[in-house]
Amino acid sequence: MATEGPRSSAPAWPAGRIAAWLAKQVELALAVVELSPPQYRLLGLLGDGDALPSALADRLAVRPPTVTAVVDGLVARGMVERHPGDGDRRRVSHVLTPEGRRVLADADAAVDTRLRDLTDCLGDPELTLRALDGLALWGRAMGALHARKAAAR
Amino acid sequence: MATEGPRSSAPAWPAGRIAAWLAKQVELALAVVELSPPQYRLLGLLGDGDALPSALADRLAVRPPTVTAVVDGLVARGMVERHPGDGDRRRVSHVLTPEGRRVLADADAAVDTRLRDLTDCLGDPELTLRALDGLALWGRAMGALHARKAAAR
DNA sequence: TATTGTTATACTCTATAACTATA
DNA sequence: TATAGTTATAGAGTATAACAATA
Repeated sequence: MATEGPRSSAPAWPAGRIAAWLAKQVELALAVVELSPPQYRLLGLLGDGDALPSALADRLAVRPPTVTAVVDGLVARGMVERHPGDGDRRRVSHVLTPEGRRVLADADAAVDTRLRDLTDCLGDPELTLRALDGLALWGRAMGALHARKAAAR
Repeated sequence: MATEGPRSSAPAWPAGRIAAWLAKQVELALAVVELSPPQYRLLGLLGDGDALPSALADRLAVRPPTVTAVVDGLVARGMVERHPGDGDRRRVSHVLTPEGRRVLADADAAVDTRLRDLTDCLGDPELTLRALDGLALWGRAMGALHARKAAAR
């Protein structure tokens, strides 16, 4: 790899358009496992342990009623269960069912596969690695942003 | 840059979850200019010259009625105009108005700004460059995929 | 008869506003 | 009175099926 060379060819499109297009690719991959992006994001958070609607709304960057609506759909499909909170009885806890965990894993695999197929279009394993490395860095940025917001609280 | 070093730290999340989260960030940035991701994708294609609904549906990976619905909204807001096709009178041509071109530019800027803010969370210009380089590569993959599909036709 | 695009209809995600239950 | 979550309602994006107009 030429460390001093240009990072990549001229950016034919603004970063936003690329990200918006990538979002559609994810959506198409999720359709294969019959999951919408909001459902996938919610299952992912539950898989990581979050549970309270207010926390979910904050992490998902949506309003509380939206959490209710998305959870309704997942409950109806047996992927999530609502449980009454222990202490404060206004609160509701959400848990992933085994079915929900299975679908989440299927979704991860489906999207990963599609993204691999896309990087294969680059026709160069070196470029594939750089694309995946870049995506992982966006994940790190996500983690850093979350940590920063948690600290500000 | 250490060319032999690990590409990045351990991928805490599957690639799909990162991409899905990134999609939400784009959505939030677009909300500032009161545009939805589908509207942004459509404006972007029109800015690049596409015009026929059938071609738009193909490029956007949606069904024809969806194109009609999204264009309806953009026409109502004065960003796009429909014109009768020249030869085949079943066809309809779409053009970006000056207002549409302005909003598209605003959207590009808004998303770019937000993405920059995110990479700044990485706290290292080197990592920021690698993240943006990676995103540009996904754009190249998009171009390669499109070219492949066009060739298969 | 085949094709292009739209209309009709339904479902999900999203929001704001109003409501219920609890604290 | 304040807070957690849901219900009510509305608008956008999406799909399938049916339709109109044109070829």
